[in-house]
Amino acid sequence: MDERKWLFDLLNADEHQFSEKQVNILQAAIDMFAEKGYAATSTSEIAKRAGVAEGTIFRHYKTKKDLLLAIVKPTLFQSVAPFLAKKFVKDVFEDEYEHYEQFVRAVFKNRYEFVKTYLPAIRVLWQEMAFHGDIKIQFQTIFINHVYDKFKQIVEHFQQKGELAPLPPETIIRMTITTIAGFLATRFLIMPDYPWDDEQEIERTIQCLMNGLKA
Amino acid sequence: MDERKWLFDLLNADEHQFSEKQVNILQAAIDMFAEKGYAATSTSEIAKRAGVAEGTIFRHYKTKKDLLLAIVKPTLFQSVAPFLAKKFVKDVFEDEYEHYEQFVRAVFKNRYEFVKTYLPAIRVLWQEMAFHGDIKIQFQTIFINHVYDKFKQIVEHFQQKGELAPLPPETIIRMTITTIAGFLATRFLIMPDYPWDDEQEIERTIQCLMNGLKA
DNA sequence: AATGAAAGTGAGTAATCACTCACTACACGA
DNA sequence: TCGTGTAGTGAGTGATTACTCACTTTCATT
Repeated sequence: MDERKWLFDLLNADEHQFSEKQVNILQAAIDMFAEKGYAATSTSEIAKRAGVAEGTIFRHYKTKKDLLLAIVKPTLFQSVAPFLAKKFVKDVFEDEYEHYEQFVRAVFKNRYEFVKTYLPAIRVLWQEMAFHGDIKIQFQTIFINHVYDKFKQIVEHFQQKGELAPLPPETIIRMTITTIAGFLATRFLIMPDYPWDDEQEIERTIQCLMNGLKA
Repeated sequence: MDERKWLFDLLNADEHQFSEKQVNILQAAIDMFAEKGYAATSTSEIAKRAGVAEGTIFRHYKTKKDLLLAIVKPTLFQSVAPFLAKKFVKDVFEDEYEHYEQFVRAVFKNRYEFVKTYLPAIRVLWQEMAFHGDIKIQFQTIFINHVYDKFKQIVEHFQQKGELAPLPPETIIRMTITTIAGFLATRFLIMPDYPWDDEQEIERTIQCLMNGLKA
């Protein structure tokens, strides 16, 4: 059961106690939702894979959708975790990062490890966001309240230092995020079997981005 | 029925004749698959929305999956349509495009119009590719056979002209595609309600990309 | 008008769906 | 040792599923 430490991290397992069977259910649900999708996965299949009676699922989760949300919500928060940390912006302004490039590199490597570790849960989040309006709204709310404002401050900080082009901050934020997310999506979703040299490709990607954004 | 011309274009309706009821079925299926997903949409719902008996669907499509493929396959080909055109690479080599930037701008605007026009069908393709291995393999096959090789020739052409950085062509291709796809995904999927100035934002995006890739 | 093929129909079917409920197993404090 | 609460069970339920089939309608060709 050691390989499941990541699940406890993801679920913030300190606050809520999970029995072993409950962990089995969540693990099975994540794997099957990621493979076949939420709608195409039946609760009886989840129960079978988890080694549990079907009724046990509904003891812990009122509905199948509840089970989905128990997976999606913590994944959503972990997706933007760096920006939720209080000291994050302070680090930038107190010259923890001297250049935007260092900041981008830190975020990039951090999110690379995150995607690598939690890939199945992230698949579920992104796939089901397309079908469930409530999940999409939650994502947009979190992004606007916790990511966008802080990101904007950081970008404007480096623009004032004359490091970044005088583009609208929205454009710089979008270019930065789609460049990082584009690599991660290509690397882990679209072409996971390609013989990647991750270190080098990340470095090349950052160089392209910085050349594109510099003043 | 005039607004449906795009459906005929998408389906290559010259080769196969479609009755009106059959077009209704495809239209309803595209819309509902895009909204709720393939697995969460029942054939009885499709029939109701199309104003058709449920049996009529199965007269034309042996299974529900067949109906999905009838939507997905032509969309897949249209997605990479520019690269399927024979004269496409020739245009580049015969100085139809003097600079890589002009080539990128042409592809960008072309795909922008494509996504804008066929958005629901494209949603279906991308959403269901995650769940159906056969669709994903078809996509990868088409990309490798018809897009990658031509794209690589074009990139190497402009590298020899000293216009593009001496990066691996794979990296330049990936950066170009994820930059374009990243904008289109943000524009049409993630934040369709944001007050976009498309012309200007496309131009900014191209400038960032070109600065990032230039020698 | 007769014919035949294709298009369209809708009641019917077995399987599967999410979910319920009466029940058992077991831990723990009194 | 008893009572109580929580975790777990699995047969059962009505609704819904993809799909079938015997049938009717439409329509071009003779």
